[in-house]
Amino acid sequence: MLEDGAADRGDEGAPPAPRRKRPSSPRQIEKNSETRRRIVEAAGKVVGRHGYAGASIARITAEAGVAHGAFYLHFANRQALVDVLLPEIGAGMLRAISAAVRDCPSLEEIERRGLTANFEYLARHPELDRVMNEAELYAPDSFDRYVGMIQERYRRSLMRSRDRGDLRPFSDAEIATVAALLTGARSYLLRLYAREGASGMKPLGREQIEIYLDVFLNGIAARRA
Amino acid sequence: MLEDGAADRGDEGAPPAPRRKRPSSPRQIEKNSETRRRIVEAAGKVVGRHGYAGASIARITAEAGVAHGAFYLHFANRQALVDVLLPEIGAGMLRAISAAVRDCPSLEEIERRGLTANFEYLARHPELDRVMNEAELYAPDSFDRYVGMIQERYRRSLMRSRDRGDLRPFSDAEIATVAALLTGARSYLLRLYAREGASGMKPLGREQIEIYLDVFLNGIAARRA
Amino acid sequence: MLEDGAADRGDEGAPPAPRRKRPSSPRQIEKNSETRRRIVEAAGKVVGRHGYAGASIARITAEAGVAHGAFYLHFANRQALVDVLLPEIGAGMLRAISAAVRDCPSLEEIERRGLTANFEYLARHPELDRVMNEAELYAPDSFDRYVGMIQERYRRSLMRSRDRGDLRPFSDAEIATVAALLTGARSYLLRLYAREGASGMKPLGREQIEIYLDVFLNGIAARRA
Amino acid sequence: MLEDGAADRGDEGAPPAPRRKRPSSPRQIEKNSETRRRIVEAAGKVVGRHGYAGASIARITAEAGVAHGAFYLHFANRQALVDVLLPEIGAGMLRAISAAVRDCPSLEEIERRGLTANFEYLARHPELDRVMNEAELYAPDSFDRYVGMIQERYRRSLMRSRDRGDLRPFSDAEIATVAALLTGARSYLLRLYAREGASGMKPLGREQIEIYLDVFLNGIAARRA
DNA sequence: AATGAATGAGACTTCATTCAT
DNA sequence: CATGAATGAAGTCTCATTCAT
Repeated sequence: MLEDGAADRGDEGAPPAPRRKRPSSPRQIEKNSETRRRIVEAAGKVVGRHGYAGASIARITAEAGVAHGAFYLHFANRQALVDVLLPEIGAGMLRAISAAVRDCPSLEEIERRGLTANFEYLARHPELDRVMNEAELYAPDSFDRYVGMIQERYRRSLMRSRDRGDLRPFSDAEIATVAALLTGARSYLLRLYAREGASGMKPLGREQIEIYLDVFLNGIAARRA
Repeated sequence: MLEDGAADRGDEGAPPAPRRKRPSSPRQIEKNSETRRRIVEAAGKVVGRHGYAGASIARITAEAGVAHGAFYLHFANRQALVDVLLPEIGAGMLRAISAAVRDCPSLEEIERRGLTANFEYLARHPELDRVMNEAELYAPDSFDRYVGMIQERYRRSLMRSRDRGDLRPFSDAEIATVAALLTGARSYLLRLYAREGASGMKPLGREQIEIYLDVFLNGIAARRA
Repeated sequence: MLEDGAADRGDEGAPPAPRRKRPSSPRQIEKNSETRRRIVEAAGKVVGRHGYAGASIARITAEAGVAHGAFYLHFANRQALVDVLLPEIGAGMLRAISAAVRDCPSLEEIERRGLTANFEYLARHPELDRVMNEAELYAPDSFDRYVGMIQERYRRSLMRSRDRGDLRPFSDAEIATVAALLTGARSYLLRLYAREGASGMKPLGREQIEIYLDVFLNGIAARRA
Repeated sequence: MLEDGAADRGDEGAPPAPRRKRPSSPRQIEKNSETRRRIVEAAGKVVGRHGYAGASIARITAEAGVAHGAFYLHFANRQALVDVLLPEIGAGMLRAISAAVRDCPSLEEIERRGLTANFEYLARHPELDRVMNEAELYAPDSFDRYVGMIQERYRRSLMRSRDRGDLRPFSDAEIATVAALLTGARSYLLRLYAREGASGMKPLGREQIEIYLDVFLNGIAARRA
């Protein structure tokens, strides 16, 4: 299969299949059925195991324990599921990180706890690494939105830190770039450690976290008198 | 041949074609013919346009202007080409960066020139971004080797800077992690630059480079008295 | 789909799906639908016309009047059909011969009626000759099983004849070899019959059957004095 | 590969390629060059190892140590080689058997020595079994001619035996059928034993030879009273 | 809503044959 | 005569999607 749609970025993009249904009612695809939930969950597992490329409708529906055809009662096509996978599967991680850093007093503590929470969530949901990572390729829009959200939260957190006096007095525009740098370095670190063990992720080394903090904090932290 | 201007961007000096005469093995192909070169080049373009997933043999050979079957005269199978794509397409970039930072006096200047050369090379070879990025998925071994090389060069460069006194006195082990952080942040920046508008960020400009330098230098540079 | 190994990262360890079991496994197909029957029947005809080598999936499904892809709903791959062809197509002939020789009083009559029934069945199902003959090459296991069955039936029949006093008092072991000799000579005769004019022999007639019986029953050596 | 041509017996038989060449001289394909000999010999080995279906021109020429294209200087096409393989490779066996039975005094001795010589030749030329066996499928004309020759020699030998008084007084027509029966039973026996060991053919059991002789010379019917 | 057989486009790969050198 | 790169038709198999039940 040529894996068009999402995979073809700068392409002529032949529209693959015309959508047409009775406009009356039953095409407003049920958003909350139990079956739909099972399909999404199964898709997460299958992508974790075989990647998006190996996540055929057949495999997903088999994993979900529903009929092959049932898929199309809940998603317009394969890409529709792919587009929804990262947001729905990844939402929990965002919540976990938010919870971990809530009411954190200092920038340093925010970074330390956030990174740790991030890593622990990935260790408990091994499929998420692959779902996130390959999403950049197979669901670029969702990926951008997801990463954008992470960066935006970061940005706001950094602004609060700045206003609290924990951060050097960057301008608002500069803070956006700083957030991007932090996000990049962090995702790189996470990727490094997520890959190592393949199955049983080994906990991110404490040393690496400290170096990360040291490098960034001593770079961006305000020098108190 | 379907070469469309973009191909002849006076880059690789195209040595005519060394005829290899040795009794070539029937399966483990390693030839160096002009046709092979055209296939690799075409594959780069096709991956740039359609991604690895959309880079079918048919598309690649059509782009290269050779018969479908000719492909298998030069590569044992599709994966063999995929494995070779990043090293062969990406070699030029490494050379360009090396050349740019050679004989650079200071850490700051190394970073600035290296990053700039990196940008400029990507701008001149737009397909490389996608070739590199998706290689992580489609040719993980090649990707690891390639990224490993980059990181290693980085590491050695940082050690020289340290010995020169430009860098804080990190231990050797710490420097490896610092190199990883820098590589991650940098590749993230580059990615943002290559994909216009992703995450709502403007294309990378001078400001972002300066912030990158500022953040890292003030974090890792030695504080001279 | 491209799905080429590289995309499956941490897989083979985890049990991906229910191992091949009875209950409607997704891959080990054993269905009994009307379509499956049509495919097998069509395959018989196509092999009769073009041989196994010329029996492409395309030809078979066209002959069966189903879509190309439908084939793989009923057989895991081409060889799975090939393996099943002789047993399924040839079962009828075995039944016909068995019926013909049932309750036959004498060895001579068994041989005569069995051979005749054999001929007649082949004449009514012209494709079977080729299906059987080429099976030795394209489905050796099925062929061995099929021929083994024939020989075994033969052996048992000969033993009954011996016990009845119609046969010379061969040992059990000798009877196995005798069964092989008879099977060989017989299949050779049939082959000659099925292929008009091969080796310049006329189609098998009553005379040849009688000579076959005569030679085997009485031997060829002259009885001296 | 669909391997049509020879494999399609009762088919529409599209003539695959018109032969036309400068009628002057150089198309009278050289029949005696050293290269040609090497190709035929290599083809025998390759067929022995991989069967006709696996005997690609590439493999054959590689085994022969000549260029791929050289093949077509000696054979009009693949089928032309296939057609020539059995006669050229199998000629030696016919000679060996003839020599073994020459000047044999009795029918019994002829059969015994012939069968033994036959078997021994096959044991020394392991590829011949497959070349002969698959020839029925891939070069039916050559196969018929070859088997016809064997049968014809047999027929003449049997007639001499008859005239010598060793054989029952069959008519000439009957003797042809007897020759066919003997050939069939014999080839079946040989096949049985050629297959068993795969590599190191175990010598045809003396017992089997004796039973073969006994059955044919004396028949299988009990002699009443 | 659910089922699962059917469809058919499209992917990879092989190989007999040709042809410029 | 020899060489071996190039050609392109044909084959097997996969899978997103549809549809009758």
